[in-house]
Amino acid sequence: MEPIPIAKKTPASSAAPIKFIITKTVNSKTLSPQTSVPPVIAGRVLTQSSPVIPPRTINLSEPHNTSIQSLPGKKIAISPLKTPSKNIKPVQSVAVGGVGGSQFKTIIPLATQPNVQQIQVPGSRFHYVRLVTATTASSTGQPSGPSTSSIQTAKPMVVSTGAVRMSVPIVPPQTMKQVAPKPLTSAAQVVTTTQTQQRLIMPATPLPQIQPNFTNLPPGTVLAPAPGGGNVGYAVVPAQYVTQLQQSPFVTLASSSSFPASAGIQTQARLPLNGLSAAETTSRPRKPCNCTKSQCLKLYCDCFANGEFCNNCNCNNCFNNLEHETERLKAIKTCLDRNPEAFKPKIGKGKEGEADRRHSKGCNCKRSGCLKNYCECYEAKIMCSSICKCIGCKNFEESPERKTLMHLADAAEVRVQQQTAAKTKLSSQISDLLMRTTPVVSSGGGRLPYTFVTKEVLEATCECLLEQAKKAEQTHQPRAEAERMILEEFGHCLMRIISSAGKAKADCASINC
DNA sequence: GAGTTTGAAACT
DNA sequence: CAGTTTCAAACTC
Repeated sequence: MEPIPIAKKTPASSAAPIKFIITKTVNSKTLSPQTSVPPVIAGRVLTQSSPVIPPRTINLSEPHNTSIQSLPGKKIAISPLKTPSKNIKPVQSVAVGGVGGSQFKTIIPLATQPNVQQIQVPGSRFHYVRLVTATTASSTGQPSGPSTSSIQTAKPMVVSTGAVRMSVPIVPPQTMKQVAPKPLTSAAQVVTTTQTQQRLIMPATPLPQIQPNFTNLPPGTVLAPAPGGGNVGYAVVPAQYVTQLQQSPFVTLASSSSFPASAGIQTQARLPLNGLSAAETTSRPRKPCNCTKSQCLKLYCDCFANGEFCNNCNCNNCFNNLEHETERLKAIKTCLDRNPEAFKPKIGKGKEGEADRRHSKGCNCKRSGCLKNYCECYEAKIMCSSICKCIGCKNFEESPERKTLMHLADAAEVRVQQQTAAKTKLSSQISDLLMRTTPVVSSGGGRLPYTFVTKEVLEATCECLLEQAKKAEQTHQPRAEAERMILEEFGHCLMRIISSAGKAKADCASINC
């Protein structure tokens, strides 16, 4: 189709260039393509950090800079990427956006049912969506499909996080509330017109794939279906919402059998987050907060600032959870009123070098020399830049203090690696020893009886090791030397055990026991 | 673990 | 916008 300019184009936000698409087809039979559902996308755009932009609905029948593609199957994955075709997958998963400097938006197809509610699963850093069957899908006066009423009962979805599968309840529509697992802009509240429920809905029919110029649409934009063009709309979602899905290992949101036609929602992206590689983010789960006075509803709280619910935190009087949704939304709005970019990653790319990362606002350190984790630049392992207003900054490339710190850090890292390797080796040797001492006496083999590693032997060994530690301490040996002494003693102990076992075996053989 | 320091966020 | 206060994390002892 010939590209058509979008009439209501607004400048794109500076959202992070991390995008991917989650799509899910649910109950595609419930609506016929001819059903003329009003272009009301009664869902809430999942957004975390988009600037305050008035919510808008764009009718796809309007002139657009769009290209329509047809894809087989019922799944939709639209990714406004540099190479979109490579990321459109007619499978039930995810289209992973590329990483680059351009502004990408994540498009989540919207239809009229079922409802989707954001949820956060305890123990997970993911934000999931909860599919809610809509018994009021025809509240706009449109005839409901024959199967609309057939899905009356809320059914759980199975959430799989790696090897663990959790059941996520799907609440009945009457209990459905808006949930904001990610901070929302005011623009994120998609305007509902005639429908009472706000719903973010997955495509319900095998529809033409629409590939508008999403990159230029502001977060919060809702693309409503054109009349006769099917019952699907699209919501533009800032990348930050999606990035949270990437912070944990591979996860599958698989629907239960109650949604036979539905697809799983999967995240399998490994994309940078906040300047860190995905590997870094996945390997370092967020630290629990310890907020006491902010109710975790201010940016002091890292969880809140990251757009996450508190989970396994040590906070007191926490309101950053589903139970305090209203307060949380209000707090989000307050933060965004104060700073529309409050929830955007602070570490972005610098203007000059593509590889350069820098703090979006710069730090204001006065006493730390920007060489302690008080400094947000240093904490993010980046140099201070010209936009920093720090005093006495030592966090620059040529800084000798910084180099010294880096060397120390490197040395410490090497040390840790060495210790880890030593432990691994020791563990391997112990395993090997135990393997060799498995009870095979009766078979006449050469192995030693493991019964020689008795509790008493273990205790004696520990005493020897402790004694060695004391000795090292008394002689003020450096830690490395102390460790060496202890390990050496451990080796001696092992040798004695082996030797004793060997003798015992020989004795045993001599008396035919 | 308690107390101190620090700088971002919030407030005035 | 600048100065001050609040807050929670980082750090020190």
